[in-house]
Amino acid sequence: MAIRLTDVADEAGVSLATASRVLNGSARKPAEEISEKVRAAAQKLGYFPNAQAQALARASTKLIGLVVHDIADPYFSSIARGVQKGIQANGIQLLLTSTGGEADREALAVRAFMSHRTDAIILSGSRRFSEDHELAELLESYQTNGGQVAMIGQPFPATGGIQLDNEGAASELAGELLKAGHRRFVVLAGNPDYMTAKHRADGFTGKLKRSGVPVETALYGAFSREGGYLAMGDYLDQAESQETANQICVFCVSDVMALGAIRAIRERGLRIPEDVAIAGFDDIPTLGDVTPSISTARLPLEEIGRLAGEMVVAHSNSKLVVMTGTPVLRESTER
Amino acid sequence: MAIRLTDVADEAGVSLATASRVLNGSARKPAEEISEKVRAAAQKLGYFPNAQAQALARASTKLIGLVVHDIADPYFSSIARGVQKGIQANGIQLLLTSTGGEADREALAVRAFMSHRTDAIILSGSRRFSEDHELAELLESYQTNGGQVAMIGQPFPATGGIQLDNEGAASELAGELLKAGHRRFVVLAGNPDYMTAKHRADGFTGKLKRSGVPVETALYGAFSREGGYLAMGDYLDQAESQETANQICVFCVSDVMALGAIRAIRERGLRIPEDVAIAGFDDIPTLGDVTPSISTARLPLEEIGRLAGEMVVAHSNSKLVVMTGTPVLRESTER
DNA sequence: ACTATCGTGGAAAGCGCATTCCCAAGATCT
DNA sequence: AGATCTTGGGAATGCGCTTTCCACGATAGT
Repeated sequence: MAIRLTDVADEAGVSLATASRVLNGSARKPAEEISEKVRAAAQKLGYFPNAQAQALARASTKLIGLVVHDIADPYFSSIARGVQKGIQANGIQLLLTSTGGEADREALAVRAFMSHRTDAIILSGSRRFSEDHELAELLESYQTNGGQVAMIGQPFPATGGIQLDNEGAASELAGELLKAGHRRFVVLAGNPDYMTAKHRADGFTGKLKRSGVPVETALYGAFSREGGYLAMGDYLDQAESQETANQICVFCVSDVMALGAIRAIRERGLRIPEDVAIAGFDDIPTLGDVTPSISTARLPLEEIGRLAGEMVVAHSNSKLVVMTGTPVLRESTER
Repeated sequence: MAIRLTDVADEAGVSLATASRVLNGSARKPAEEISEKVRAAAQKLGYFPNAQAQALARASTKLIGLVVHDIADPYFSSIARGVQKGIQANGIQLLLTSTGGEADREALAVRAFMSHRTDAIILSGSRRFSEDHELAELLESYQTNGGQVAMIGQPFPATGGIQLDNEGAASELAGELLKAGHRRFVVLAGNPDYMTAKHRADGFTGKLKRSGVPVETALYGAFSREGGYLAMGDYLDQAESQETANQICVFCVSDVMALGAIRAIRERGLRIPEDVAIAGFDDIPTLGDVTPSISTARLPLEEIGRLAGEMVVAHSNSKLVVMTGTPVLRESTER
């Protein structure tokens, strides 16, 4: 069906070896005259190297795998964009899988990437406290076989990647909120089985406790927009009956949760920030489009993705970069 | 380095052929006793099939390529998510490339996919009126070689895919806006070299013209958030001096442009919809988080992606599905 | 009882390419 | 002028797997 290198060689009247040497950067450069003939033949025939065959003959596939929870989530799509930027230009292609955050699908994705012999795997999305054992094992065997691994969030000790200082950033954010005069805090803590969610909630509540202004309520739920919406709604409905939901400041462990929470708040006719103040975490691009502007702990998501991409192409495997977030207060927490 | 099928065969004391037959769905099923031995060996050794080698030996790579303009744009990430859903379960992997909307990078991406012998290519992102010739040629040769192609938006005559009735939906939206009582219209038409932008603008202005309420101003610019922001800003600055920007209804040819425009409007202290009404196109998920809610022409983006994914796995190549948008009026155009 | 048929496992031929040898011819040196 | 390098193209091997094609024993058919 497709044109093979053999066809090009025949057309040019040279051997397969020569054709290979001129068309794909080899150490040995055939004579210019011959090279030209080969290039002409390739051009004429519309030759495309078969990446599979090349991968088989060479060691590398020029493929890297990226696994995220949900590509439609701005958090992950920002990272994905960064990764693309980090690896592009090297002629590397990106294999993408969304797992929905399920541990078994994550392992499945890694397995698939291993099958495809991707040169590297970048894992985004939070680790869980429970049963990541299989994943760790897979990645370890992947690494011993020469694969590059970078995790974004809480890298395994053995893998390296980009560690996000969730706890620190959340703590700083709490400090800023205190300075701004807030005294009554509620935390939408998401799913505490996710390390990301837990660290952020802990960082926030820890700082407050140390400051003598403990969090009044911590609410758990899904680590998603829907989760934020439901948790916030439940709280408000219950608080309303007790007339307690006034002048509170709600910290959501992610911006998407905050977005959901905002919806719940608005549906109940409450104003932001007059009635309830709210802050998120991540600073996803979407925030630029909502009013009032939302306070958050800023993570340079695209930059993080780019860095991860660059790390794996540079083969700096077990390197660990710590990325810290910076609190940014905006209208949603003004008082 | 990695475990090969040969190793498994040796371990199990059978031939390579037999091992292959039991581990990878072959028509011929070896005896249960033997199969069990092979599976045990594979399990023990931690065998992973080499997808490259399989691809070379079989015809198919179980890879499909998706090209979008920008994966961080909610429009495209919604589609990407749909595509994933459409192809998952078949053990198919997604190769993703963002092109930034540049024609040459688009062709480059397709070329790369062809090199990787993806079983199918899905093109999202708008076609241009100028020079898509190279792309068309590439895709044609890809198809004659048995590749599946689905384009989302305005499929080439030869490729099939999902055609979006941009013109019709824009026209309907105009109708609804008229019914709602709007009489002064401005169109942020984006970049008219993009077919999508032009069709939407044309559909909108055409309907208005036929109704005897012609558009007052059409503004051009980048087909992006930034473009919407700048175009809207320029218009308002100029209109302000002429005291004409009152009670107008702005139609943006995409939601992201509308988001940009809204920012420009707000920065000038104008209210939506009291001072200026605004409508977009697409109904990206982000809209669920902005206030006031934004009127738009709804396109079922995820569904569209899913459909495209299913089309290519079903090998229904040159099939053409027309997808129509439905206008939905919300707070941003109330009067 | 003897041949025709079937079921099963193994040997071997590719799939398309990179690369290591190998060898011929020209360049360089003494 | 003869010996030693150097240069550059070609034949052949292997990457890991699928898939004919064969051989062989078991079963069935008359």
